[in-house]
Amino acid sequence: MTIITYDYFMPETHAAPERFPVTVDVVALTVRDGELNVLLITRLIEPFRGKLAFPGGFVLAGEDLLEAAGRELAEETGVEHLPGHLEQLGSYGPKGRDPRGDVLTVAHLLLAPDFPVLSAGSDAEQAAWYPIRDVLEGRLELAFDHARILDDALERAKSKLEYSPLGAAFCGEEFTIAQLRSVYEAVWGTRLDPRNFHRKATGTPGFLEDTGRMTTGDAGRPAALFRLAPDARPTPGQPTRAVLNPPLMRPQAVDPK
Amino acid sequence: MTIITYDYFMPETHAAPERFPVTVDVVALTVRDGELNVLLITRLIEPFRGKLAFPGGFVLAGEDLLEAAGRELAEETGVEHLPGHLEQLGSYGPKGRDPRGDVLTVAHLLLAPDFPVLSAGSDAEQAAWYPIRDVLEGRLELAFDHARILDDALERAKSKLEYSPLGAAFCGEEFTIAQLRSVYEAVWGTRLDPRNFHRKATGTPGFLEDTGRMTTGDAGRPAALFRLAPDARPTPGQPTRAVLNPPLMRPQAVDPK
DNA sequence: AGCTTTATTGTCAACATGACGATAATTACC
DNA sequence: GGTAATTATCGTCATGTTGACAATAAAGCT
Repeated sequence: MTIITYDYFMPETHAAPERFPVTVDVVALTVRDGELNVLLITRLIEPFRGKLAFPGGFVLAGEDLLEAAGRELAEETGVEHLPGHLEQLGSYGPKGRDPRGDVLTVAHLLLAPDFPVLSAGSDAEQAAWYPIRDVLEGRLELAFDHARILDDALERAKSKLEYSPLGAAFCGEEFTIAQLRSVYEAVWGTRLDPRNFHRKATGTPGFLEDTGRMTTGDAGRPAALFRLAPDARPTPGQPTRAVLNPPLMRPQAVDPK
Repeated sequence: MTIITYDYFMPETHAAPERFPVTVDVVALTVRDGELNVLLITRLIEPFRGKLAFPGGFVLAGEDLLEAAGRELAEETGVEHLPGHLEQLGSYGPKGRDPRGDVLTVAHLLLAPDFPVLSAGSDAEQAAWYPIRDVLEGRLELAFDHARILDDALERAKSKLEYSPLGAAFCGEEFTIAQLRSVYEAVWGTRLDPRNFHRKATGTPGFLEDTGRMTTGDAGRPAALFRLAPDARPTPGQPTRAVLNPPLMRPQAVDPK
């Protein structure tokens, strides 16, 4: 049996290595009025003209993936400094994603507090927030394989909330327990018991930090303002290590005997 | 303010989209003699000649990523049908990974039972299993950014065991609870209490299925043989949905009132 | 002042977990 | 062949966590 070994740039390789156009796409999620929303642009050109798509574009020479994703998002929203947490989601392709040819795309996930996107002129691809529900229930159609990527993004977001402190990435710097809870409710599509949620959120070591400040002006009793504890703060791009998980099967040390 | 929008293949874009060589790498993990091992090839050419690297190679035209990863792994190990579970890990680059130029690589993770790799002639890049410990403790050096990728792979593998039934991917079709436990111990680098592990593994609904068969010939009392329950079986390539997790904060429905 | 609203604390039963004792069913050894 | 060693499996118990829900606190509203 012959073993064929390919190697980067190896002259012996049968042909020059294939090169692919590489794009980054960003699935930006936020919670508005208790509903999960996603940032989409309206395509002005074919293919999928008039359909909605994630902000994104080509990776440029000398750029890394996360860098490119941040740049594209900033460009297409007109927002200079992105709030929230950006991380890589996964890569798709290159086969059969684009009618014009093979394109590899590296999808990213942004979990962010609600931020306003710039209203561009009518000749630009307008970015705007759309309720996820409208996409899932078929009232809005996405271009390319973006519906599938959105599914993966939602799955990722849901499990992030389960095992990491990243729910707080949807909130601003300071937030109340109720605001945090509404994030969980929106992402999971469930209602949570406010009392048990409060107990768990405040009772998890290394998760929240009381700022000492309170809300004022809202209806009802004022709420304490919290922020993420230093250890729980995400490093942008880094897969966040879960801080607060009672996992399935825990590394449970035992006397070596 | 001007908004610059890039678009795939858009003629108005400043220049033709950059194209990158795209490779797939496979971090193949297995457990041998209670120790976590990784499959590596010895590089025969520069750069990093003599250093160890993951099996991998270029994505070919018309191929999807997972497909390419499986093909490369099969070619470089001489193994026709790969056992275990293969999934995408993440993408790295393209900047500064290879002294010869920008290369994007999509790393994959294989969790597999121990399988023999083909011994090739001395002119081929020989694939072999190496104890992870030797890499982590610096006795073996990896090429490119593979040390960093290995770190990410280990992190992923560890959390897969916590939240998914994928520990069983390291075992064969049928296995004993003790074999499964030794997987957890090897990946996590801890000892687990056999009695509590047994209780948890057999007591988790939708995880294991008793085959009715037993081991024979080994020392000690014969053990019951289990296999993964149908629902827990991974779909290759798909991020496995956790079946057995007591998560941090669980979607806990509450009367809508 | 009293009602409404939201936040927060507390209680309790059911369940899960970690530590570890006891027993069962084999092979290994003399 | 009997006893020891080995491994698997079941059981117990104290402690911790969870889900359900009552009660209290502190604001705004009328």
